[in-house]
This record gives sequence, C-alpha cells and structure tokens, in this order.
Amino acid sequence: MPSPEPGRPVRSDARRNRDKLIEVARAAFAAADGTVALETVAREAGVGIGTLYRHFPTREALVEAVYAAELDDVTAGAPALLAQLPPEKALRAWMDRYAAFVATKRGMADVLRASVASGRIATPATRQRITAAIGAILDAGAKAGTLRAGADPEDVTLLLLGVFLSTPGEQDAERTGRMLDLIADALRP
Amino acid sequence: MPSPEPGRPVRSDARRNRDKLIEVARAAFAAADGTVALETVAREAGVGIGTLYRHFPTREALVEAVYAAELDDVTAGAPALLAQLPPEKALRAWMDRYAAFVATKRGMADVLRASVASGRIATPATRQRITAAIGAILDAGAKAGTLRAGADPEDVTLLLLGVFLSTPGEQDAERTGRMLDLIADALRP
DNA sequence: TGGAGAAACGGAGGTCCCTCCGTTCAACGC
DNA sequence: GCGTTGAACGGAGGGACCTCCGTTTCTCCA
Repeated sequence: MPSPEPGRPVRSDARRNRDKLIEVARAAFAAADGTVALETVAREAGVGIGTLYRHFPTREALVEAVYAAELDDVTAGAPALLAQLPPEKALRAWMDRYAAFVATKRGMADVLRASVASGRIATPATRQRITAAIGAILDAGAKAGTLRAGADPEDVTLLLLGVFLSTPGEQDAERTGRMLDLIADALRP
Repeated sequence: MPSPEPGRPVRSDARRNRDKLIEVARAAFAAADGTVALETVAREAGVGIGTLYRHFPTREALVEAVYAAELDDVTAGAPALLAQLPPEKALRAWMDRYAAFVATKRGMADVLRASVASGRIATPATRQRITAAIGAILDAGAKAGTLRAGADPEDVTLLLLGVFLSTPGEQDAERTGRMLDLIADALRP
C-alpha cells in the first residue's frame, strides 16, 4: 500500500519505522484538536526525532503519507461521478467530496496550513493526482460543451486549495459551499 | 497616522515603542528573504520581547500594522477605478492591484501564510476594509447588471486570499492572473 | 560464519516562539 | 514637588522545530 519505491531494497528497520511513524501520526492527527508535536509522534513510535525527519523531511510529507491512501479514494471517485452525472455536475459533486474529506481531517487541514506557511508547497504526488482527477472532469466537460475548454486543472487545484486554506475551517460549511459554487460557475463555458 | 485609538490617552512610552517596533519591522520584512525572528525585531527596536507581544499579540497583528497604511491605499483606490471603468473591469483591475501589492510584499505574504497556519485568521480591520472595497465594486456591478447580484463580498475576499495563499508566490504572476480571471468570471451574472 | 560498508538511527543542541509575572515608570491629583 | 497607581516593560523559561553527526545495525558477499 505504501509507495512502491522502485529505487532500492529498503532496509527492514527503515520500513518498520516508517510504517510505525505513519500509524502513530494517523492516530495523533485524528485525536488532536490542535497541533501535534512531531517529537511526540517520534517518541510514541519509539524512534528518535532524527529518524522521523529523515523519513519525512517536512510536516507536509508526513501528512501526505498519512492521508495518501484516503485521498486517493477521493480522486479515484471521479470516474464514477462522471459516469453518473454530466461533467459540470460531477465537478461540483467532486468538489464537495474533496471538501468533506478535508473537513473531517481537521488535523490534516491544520498541518496543511502549517506546511503552506513554510512557504514551499512543493507539488507532492497526491496533489498531482488531484490535478489529474480535475483534469479528467474538465476534459469531459469540454467535450460535452458544458465546461470551458482550456482551463488549467492545476489552477483549479490551487483555487480549491486556497478555499480550504482561507476558510477558517470551523463550521463554515455554508461559506465553503458558496465559494465552491463560484469556482464551479467560473468554469462554465 | 497610526490608529486614533479613542479609548484612553496612550502612555507616551507605549506609543514610542509601538512606533519604533513598526519601523523596525517594516525594514526587517522588506529586507528578509525568509522569516523574520520577532526577537530580533524586539531587540533592534530596543525593547523586550514581552513588549513586542503586548503590542502585537500575533505575528499577523504586527504585519497588519506594518502594511495597514499601504493596504489602505489599495482599498482606497477602488472608487477611482469605478469612476474610470465599468464595474466588471474595475473589479479585475482592482484584483491586479491587490495582487501586485501582495507580490511586492514578500515578507508580508510569508507572514500571512504563517498567521493562517496558526489556524485563526480572525478578521483584522484591514480585511474588513478589503471586503468593503470589494463590496462597493460588486454593488456597482449589480446595479449596472454586469456583475451578479447577491455575491457575498467576504466570500470574494477569502477567494482572493486563498489565491495568494495557495500560490507559491515566486514568479507565478501568470498563474495568479489566470486564477483571478476565473474568479472575476465567476462573478459575472 | 565473519566482516565491511552503507544506510539508518537517535538525540544533543541551537533557534525561535510565546507566556507569565515581578519590576519600573509615566500620568495625574494633591 | 510628591505620592499613588495602574499601565507598560523586559526577560527568564518551557516547549517545539529542525539539523548535524557520531553510533548502531542491517545486508550482502566471501
């Protein structure tokens, strides 16, 4: 389930520690109402802080590893939505799924904020998959003529990310919904 | 120039320290390529770190104070734009001004990110003024029939903020422009 | 089985953040 | 001038971040 890592045969202790770190971090992020001290994660996983940072150089890397599988479920759902709904509705529905996912992962959202705060957002593998999912929907919409052609999927990814970042997160489901409506509207031809 | 603070007569030393802190912080933010240690600001201003935190409880508060006047120029420019351009163009032009301002204030953007990371964005006075500027343009557009009526100006503020937050900031002027185009499009009737 | 070498480990330590609270001092009334 | 007093000051201290590098451990080959 983790990354296939074709590079080289990972040492067994490294693999073990990595898995343990993810397991502990998942629990910690789920439980925490606020921030999670990485040193706590390391300690509970029974490794040194140095080991944690070697496996996950940034907070964001750890978060991504923790939620990668679940987030992949969200992106993987795009084709099914496209099969059931016209593209412009599938787009909006998919946005809601994404928003719902982020909303339930408060720990993730906080960490996401923190990672953005560091300045570099990089472009982690997960984000690329999100962009791909959006791209698929946009393409279908362009073909059907119900979504504008030529919109850069990555622009849309960043817009969505921006909504989640700028939204105080609390219980602003309504506001978030309106903002997503606006973005969806912007993508009509 | 600072806030008139009608509450009570500020003590002269408090006022002096506050002004000095803003002055030092402005220089530091302008010079820094990355983060600015608040303790450095305090030291250079010749005050203790406690004094800095009393005047500006959060990083964001300090940033806001530093750029409040300049940002007010941006918001104050809205009426002039409305006088020269039809509302839908004024909106887009104003967005560009805002983006340009943020782009030149790299230190501010970084700190903005950091403050968002902390979870609470509050609603500082400056943001309200931004929302007011947007609201004025939206109203004019609604009256003219070239912008949709009923859009919540604060939603738009947050969308803009989101764009600046999610954009790696570097030299993505082009991408930022496209994202702003999308938002502007979303606001057409 | 017995190294050799590379990879992984782990934590000390430097930096920054932010709070808390005892000390200082400007403002005002007498 | 002088005392009072509450606001303002300042820095010690505890927590978290992240880096750096000496030590340990796994793996593989002889």
